[in-house]
Parts: sequence; C-alpha cells; structure tokens
Amino acid sequence: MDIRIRLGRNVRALREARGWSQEDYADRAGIHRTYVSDIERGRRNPTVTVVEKLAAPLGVTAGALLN
Amino acid sequence: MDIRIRLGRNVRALREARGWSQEDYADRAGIHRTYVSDIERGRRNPTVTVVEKLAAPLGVTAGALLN
DNA sequence: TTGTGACTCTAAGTCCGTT
DNA sequence: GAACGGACTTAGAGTCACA
Repeated sequence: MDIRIRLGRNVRALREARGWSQEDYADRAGIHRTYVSDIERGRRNPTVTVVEKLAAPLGVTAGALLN
Repeated sequence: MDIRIRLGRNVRALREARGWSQEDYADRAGIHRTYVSDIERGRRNPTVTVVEKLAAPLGVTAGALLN
C-alpha cells in the first residue's frame, strides 16, 4: 500500500483519538490547515521534517507514522 | 537531533553492514548515487516516497529509517 | 569509491477562497 | 468542521562533470 495513504490514515486516526479538529492539530504541529487535510487524504508527499512536525503533538515518533 | 541526520546515519550503517557501495545501493534502490551520498550526510530533506525507496533494498520499514 | 557545486524541472508547502 | 480549488513562492527530485 502507498506510504502516503498509510501516513494519512495514521495521522487521522491519532488526531481523531485526541478529539482535535484538523485546524487544532495543524496549529499544534505548526503546519497549514489545508496541508493537513491533503496529507490525511494521501494527496501529498511530505518531507521527513514535516513528518516529524506531524508526530510531535501526537506524542509518537516520526517513524511510527509511516508504518 | 535532526531527523535528516538520523536518517542519514541509519541508511549508511545499514548499507555498510551489507557491504554495498553507495553506487550498488543506489542501483538497488532506484535512486541516483549522488543523491544517496547527500542523504547519508544529512544534506537533503527527502519525501516519504524516497524514504520508502531507501528502505526496500535494506529489508527494513520506512519508519525504521527515521528512528 | 565518495563528496560537491551547479543546474533544470517538478512538487512541497502556504494562503486565499468556496462548497 | 472538512473537502476542494487556484495561484503563488520555495525547496526537493533528479542529474552531471569534476574533484
């Protein structure tokens, strides 16, 4: 399965588990709201530094988001 | 520590453990030799699809390269 | 065998909005 | 709240000659 789809599913599941909206989460991660939306739907191919930003507020490692 | 540095160290360690040159490895991963060189030294900020390409010939998950 | 600067071209990443 | 679109600037993808 495409790694972008896996990343998106992982991010969405963890975000929703915390009860955050995309905008809440985007602010915490320091990433734009629309970009988070695209990533969750597997439409973007983010860099490793963005994966790290995505992981931080979720309290997981960057690697965990890719598996 | 910078995630790009961690990625580079992980890639280099696993590649050398297999006794491959950068060029051998680059061919197996379907990536240019000089690009591998840059990644191992933390000079690039690759996307998740590149991380997946890097992981495949090493027999590890993409996530494992980031931790 | 690996490192480096320079290069072109494409996509990352942001920001505006509407549905 | 989230999906989606367009337009925009910056940075990554990918390659090369050479050290």
